[in-house]
Amino acid sequence: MEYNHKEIERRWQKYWKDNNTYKTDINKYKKKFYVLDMFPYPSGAGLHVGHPLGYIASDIYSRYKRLQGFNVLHPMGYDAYGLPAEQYAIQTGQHPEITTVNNINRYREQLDKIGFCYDWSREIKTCDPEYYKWTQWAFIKMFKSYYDNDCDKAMPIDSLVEKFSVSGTEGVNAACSEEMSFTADEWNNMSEKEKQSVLMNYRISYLGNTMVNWCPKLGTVLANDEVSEGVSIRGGYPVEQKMMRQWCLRVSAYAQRLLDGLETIDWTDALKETQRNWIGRSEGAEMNFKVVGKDLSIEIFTTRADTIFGVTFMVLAPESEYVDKLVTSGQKEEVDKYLEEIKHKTERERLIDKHVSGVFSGSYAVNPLTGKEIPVWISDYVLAGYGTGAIMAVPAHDSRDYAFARHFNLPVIPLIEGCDVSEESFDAKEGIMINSKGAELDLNGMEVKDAIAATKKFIEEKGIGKVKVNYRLRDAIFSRQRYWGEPFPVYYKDGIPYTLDESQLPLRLPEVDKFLPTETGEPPLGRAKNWNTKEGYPYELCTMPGFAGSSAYYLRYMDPHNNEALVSKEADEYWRNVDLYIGGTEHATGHLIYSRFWNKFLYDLGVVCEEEPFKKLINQGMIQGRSNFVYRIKDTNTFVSFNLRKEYDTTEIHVDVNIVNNDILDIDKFRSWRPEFKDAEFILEDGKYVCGWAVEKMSKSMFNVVNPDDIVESYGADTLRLYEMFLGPLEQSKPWDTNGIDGVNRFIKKLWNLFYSKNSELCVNEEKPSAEALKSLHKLIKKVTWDIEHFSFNTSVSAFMICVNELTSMKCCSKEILSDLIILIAPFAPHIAEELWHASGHTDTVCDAKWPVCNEDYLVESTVTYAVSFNGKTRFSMQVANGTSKEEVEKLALENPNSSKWIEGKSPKKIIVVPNKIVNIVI
RNA sequence: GCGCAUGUGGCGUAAUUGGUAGCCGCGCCAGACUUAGGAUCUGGUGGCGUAAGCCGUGGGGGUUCGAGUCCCUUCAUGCGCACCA
Repeated sequence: MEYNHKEIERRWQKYWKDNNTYKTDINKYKKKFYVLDMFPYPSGAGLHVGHPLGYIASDIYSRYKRLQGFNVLHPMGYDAYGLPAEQYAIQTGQHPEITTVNNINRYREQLDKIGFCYDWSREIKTCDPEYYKWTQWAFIKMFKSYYDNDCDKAMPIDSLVEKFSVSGTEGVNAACSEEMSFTADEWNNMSEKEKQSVLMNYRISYLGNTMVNWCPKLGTVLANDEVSEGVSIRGGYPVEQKMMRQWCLRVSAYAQRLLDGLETIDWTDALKETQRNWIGRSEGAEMNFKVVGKDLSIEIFTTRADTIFGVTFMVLAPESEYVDKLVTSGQKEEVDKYLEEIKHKTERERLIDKHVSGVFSGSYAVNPLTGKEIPVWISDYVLAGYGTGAIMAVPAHDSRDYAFARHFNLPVIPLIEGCDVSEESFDAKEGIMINSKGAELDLNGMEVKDAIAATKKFIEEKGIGKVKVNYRLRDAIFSRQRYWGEPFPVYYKDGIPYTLDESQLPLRLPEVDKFLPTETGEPPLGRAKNWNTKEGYPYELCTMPGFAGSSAYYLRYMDPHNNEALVSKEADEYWRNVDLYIGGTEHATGHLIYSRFWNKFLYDLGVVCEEEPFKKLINQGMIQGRSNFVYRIKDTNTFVSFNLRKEYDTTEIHVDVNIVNNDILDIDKFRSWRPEFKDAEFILEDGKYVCGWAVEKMSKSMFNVVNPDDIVESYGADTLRLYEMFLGPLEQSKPWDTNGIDGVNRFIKKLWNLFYSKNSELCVNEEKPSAEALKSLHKLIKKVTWDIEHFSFNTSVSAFMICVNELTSMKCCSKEILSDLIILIAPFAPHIAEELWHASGHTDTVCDAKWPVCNEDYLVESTVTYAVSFNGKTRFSMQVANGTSKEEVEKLALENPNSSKWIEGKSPKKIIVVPNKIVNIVI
């Protein structure tokens, strides 16, 4: 029998489907293992060869765990809401649902060809009302909760209302947008509207006025992780800052828990570090500076409390609420001019424009330690969104303050012994303090870190300020002025937002005539007819952002058809959380933060039993494209081969990699590729046209997209799977290069030929395996088991090749050996494994086999290496039979021809046995 | 600027973690077979040298009997954060 990948793969894919081989159910007698891929956004371009990399890895791991007897949950679904489908809808008028369904079908077709062991009965789509019902449900739960800092968890908002009505804000320690203070009487006398507005300050999902990233081109608001360097990640359009009333999630309340949780999970240090940076914890102090002549003080945040004696001025962010209160009539005109200037700059322009700008407010504040009066300035180098939006400036020890002070000629007081601040500031947090003696506090002679502690202690005691931890992490902005997303389960009554009752979910996305904003500038849902409650109250017009649907999808897979709950107690307590999560690193500060937040919230509610959703996370590398080029001689239709191109004046042109093989151009295919090349002429080298190449992003415009379907068609899914793993370490980014695939394909054929002799007869027999064959097999068992546990799949493929070569050359046909070999290969190449498993007489499927265990006895080496050293220097190494006695080794060492060179008649004193291989003989 | 990775043949990589550097594959060279094919099989392939041998894991230094692996330093590349007080 010849190896026919098409027939084999078709047969087994059908078998698995017909027999529900990969359907998973709760089985209390088996240990669970949950393997998850980051579900894809089904784009119109379909899958390219880079997408399945992580899926193949997770598939191998799932199959391996299953063979080890675990009950493996391995589901797949689609992150179906998103901008591209909507943009396409705007351009073509086609409903995004149609586009999405088409794309999903295409993805499914492509995925099926690769032979994954997904339990498709658990498939979910985020745009499915039965799914987004639970996204809306979680939103309502957040609306009805507040974060209690004392219990350090989310609590029902009703219990906060209770506290307010009994004792006002007294004793309340809750996460909020702004600190509030009122008595029980004041609360009880508030109108419904006032009460609601107070509660909004505490809700975990809340409507708030925030500075948002507004993208005029996309007509929507974007989250911080959707913006990079002042432009939108999707589309690259400019983004500006705008004050808007938006739905937000109080992620910041969870900052410390999100940080602490990182210690308990098995992620890479790089990824944890990225999240730590994003959360951006900094310990410092808040301090109050009294304003001269006003009953007002400015609150600032600093991590350098020790530098208080060097404060020579203060700076407010232009958006700071202190600005209005502090600008004097004499300075008003100038300040307004400056604020106007700033307003017209986008964040991007602010970033690019590094030159120092600012304006004096006219007011002065008092340094609480020195009693000196210092001017208060306004400048855009201070950010409104961080800390309190106001700073104390210490030009001697902060480079930004320094630049500002030099520009406006403000004084600079050095505070650290021996530092030179004539040219630049001294920012390092080290050295001995000077110039830091006040009436009540003397820091002189202290180390910086002691001075920080001393100052903090002092200001707390004196009531000047308090120790405070600040986070960079901001609340997530949750509204999008878009059509293709989850509708908010919210309606407005007298302008106050209320959530729907849980029994009214899902609130379905309504139909609209166009997917554009309304003429009055409202979001597309403003076009929906009768978009209001039965009582006639209007619904919220914004929809939820992309990360809403992906924040708890891993929970839904546990119990995807449950109408009563997001996930049942039983399913949650069995599957608990994801044991292995594989996906790209691009979600580090988006999805992976939001999911952890969402999960912690549900944990606080008692809905889920694990605080962290993803125990272990592997980031697979990106597969880049490998582009090919041809070189056209300028103003001609003649193309010159790569190595001769320097002799001519040429233009480099991308050529479709699918008509190039091993960098050799298929000239006929090239001529028929595009009409303008029909009559192309070629200058060849050695009768071939050699193309140039480069590593670039895989994209249509570079003509370097390789479709997995084509690889499956010509080599088979098993070869594709093995080759993707063989390409290099999973975590590393690497270019796709189809050139090497023949080697892997040859291996598959060699494996086949181990079972079928040249005359196509099955040659598996019941003979007892030789010691040699057993050694080869058990070496492989040990290696592959170790490799899979360590996600080193590329080296496993090499190990398979070695073993198959060894077994081939010893003409091993023992069923005992070959059966174990198939089980080992099955996770990597499931189709051929299944085929050979059956061909060699097994009646069950290879998926239900048992992973073999290595017997170390077969691996004992016949020889051992000894290193012989003398006076601490290694002189030579030698090999002796395993089990040779110490005395024998000494004798052999002395008899070794090399020994005469250095021994000089001395005899060995002792032998040092080092673990593993090496024995040192000290003479 | 701060932080995190990574540097090994012509190329992708390996070295079970401090023990013979370059496994496996691509490519290349030679040979076999052949109804000449982009098929299959066998052997070779780090560099220099006729050879014995010498040199080799970005560079420099160190620890060690022994370093690709550990430490210091420096360079290069990639990624993340970035006027965060």
